[in-house]
Amino acid sequence: MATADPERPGFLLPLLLLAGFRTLIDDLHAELAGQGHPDLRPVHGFVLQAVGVDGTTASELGQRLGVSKQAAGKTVDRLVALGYLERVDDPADARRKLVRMTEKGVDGLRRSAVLFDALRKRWAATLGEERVAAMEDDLRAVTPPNFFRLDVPGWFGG
Amino acid sequence: MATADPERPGFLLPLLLLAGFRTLIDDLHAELAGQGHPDLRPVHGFVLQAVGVDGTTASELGQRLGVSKQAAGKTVDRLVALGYLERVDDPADARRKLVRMTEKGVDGLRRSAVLFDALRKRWAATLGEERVAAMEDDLRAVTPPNFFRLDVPGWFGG
DNA sequence: CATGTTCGACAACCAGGTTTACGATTCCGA
DNA sequence: TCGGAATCGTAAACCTGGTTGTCGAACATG
Repeated sequence: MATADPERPGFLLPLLLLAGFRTLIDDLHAELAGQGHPDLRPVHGFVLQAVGVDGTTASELGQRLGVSKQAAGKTVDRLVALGYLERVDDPADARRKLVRMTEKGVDGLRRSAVLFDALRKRWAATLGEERVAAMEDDLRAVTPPNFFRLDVPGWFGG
Repeated sequence: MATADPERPGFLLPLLLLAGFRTLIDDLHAELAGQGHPDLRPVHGFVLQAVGVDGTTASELGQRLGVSKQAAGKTVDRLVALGYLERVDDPADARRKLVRMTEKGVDGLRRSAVLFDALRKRWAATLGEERVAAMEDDLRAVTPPNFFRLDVPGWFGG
């Protein structure tokens, strides 16, 4: 029950946010490993999500994820080695190399979307749908709108 | 406003949890850097918190943080180099080396506690105290109780 | 006293991030 | 049109934080 206690210390909130996040992510990847994707790490789901169905470039990916283009490029390297992404030359610009999901990448992203949805339903079964929805609304209200570059195309696109 | 929408996709929740956490942590360290602690990284606060006022050992610290004793030892090395922690021999057991906070470490931890509290009040001013308290209650309800080893002494002790 | 366990340390390695640099390509304005 | 500026991908060097494996020193116990 929510009690308005002014004595609640502030450090509980970040700790619980991190614990909630990691609980969700760890549960997801435990199930994902049993569905043919044992190599998918937590960060990879966000990367695949940011690549999107239309593909992107390493520089643009870095902007979406809020990291340097070099860091994005190295993560793309690993996901290419794992078979989740592929690089193709851009016929319109010889400097650019399009990063696209492979079939395996699409499969992994689709499965994680299904699992995330199931995990959210589990939270909703415990807390009630209204409480989960309220938590999402509240978190959205206190999060900078451009945090994960949710405004740029690619996120959840498709 | 919280609307009970069964069509809300599950992947929004982890993204918002992570964004909320990072928003809080980034805000904290931006202010902490201006108060004489520019070298404190996000993970350091949790380590100092886990060391506690009574001190601990590298092995025990690893258990509290859920990482290997080697990883805990390396992090202690860095915090010793930064002046936040110190190692002293345990007179009762020549194998053990007690890890204790220095004055600088106590100062950093005290300041972050004050800042976290202020940040929580900022959230409460935006959302209302009841909503923040409800979020904490809900997150606690869906988080494994031993996640950060909150049960062991050291966390928030003192 | 011999054996097993624990502690701290070291080495090697991996993932993910940074800054700096650079060649190749494209864009754009004088 | 052409030359400088900007962009793209890549590489190198480095840092942080994590892993596993090993090992000597120091306890604990039969």
